[in-house]
Amino acid sequence: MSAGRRAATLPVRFFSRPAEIVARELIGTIMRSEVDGVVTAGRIVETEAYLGESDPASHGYLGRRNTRNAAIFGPPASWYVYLSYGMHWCANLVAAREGEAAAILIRALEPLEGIEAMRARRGSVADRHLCAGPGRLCQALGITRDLDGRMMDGSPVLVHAGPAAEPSPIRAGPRIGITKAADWPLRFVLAGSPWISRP
DNA sequence: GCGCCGATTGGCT
DNA sequence: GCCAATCGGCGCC
Repeated sequence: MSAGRRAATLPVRFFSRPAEIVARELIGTIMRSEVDGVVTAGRIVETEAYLGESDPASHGYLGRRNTRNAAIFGPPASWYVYLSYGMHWCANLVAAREGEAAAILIRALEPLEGIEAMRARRGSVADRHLCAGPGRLCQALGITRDLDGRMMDGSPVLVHAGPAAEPSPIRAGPRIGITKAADWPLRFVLAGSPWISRP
């Protein structure tokens, strides 16, 4: 029918695997938002895996549920969005199996589309900082609690495969900004990318 | 009910 | 490099 073809959203089975695998393979994929009629998109260059009830840093550690973290216990390929430090939204994709509390925090994007809209939402910051951090990218893409608990497919924010050739290597390192089990090598970055939140 | 802490960020020393 | 902003959850009185 139409000449244009939208890239296929990553399927549920992609997310139905261990969170550290999903976190690594999300590097290089494209995150696309359409909020208030505005399209913004970027390449995922930094992620962090949280492994579930047995991971002291997971919001679902020991299976403890509350109002804020309910969505992390949801099905794979659904969003878990929470308010950090009372100010910043942070977006995760739920992975593994429903009830496990495993999720991938999206930590940085390379801006690709809707950059003017990102600038308008972010205020006067250097382009380098438009999406360099979990709170920053949510602001740039217009992500708020509205996304929390929704299945990715059919929601305003989707992730789809990036360009076929991805020559740049992916590096793993310690997680950032946490105090418990921070040294677990569950942060993944696109090596050499200038768009990551921290070197 | 009260105080402390956190998967952060931006401004100031 | 240090620190305040700001709010929900949790431990404790």
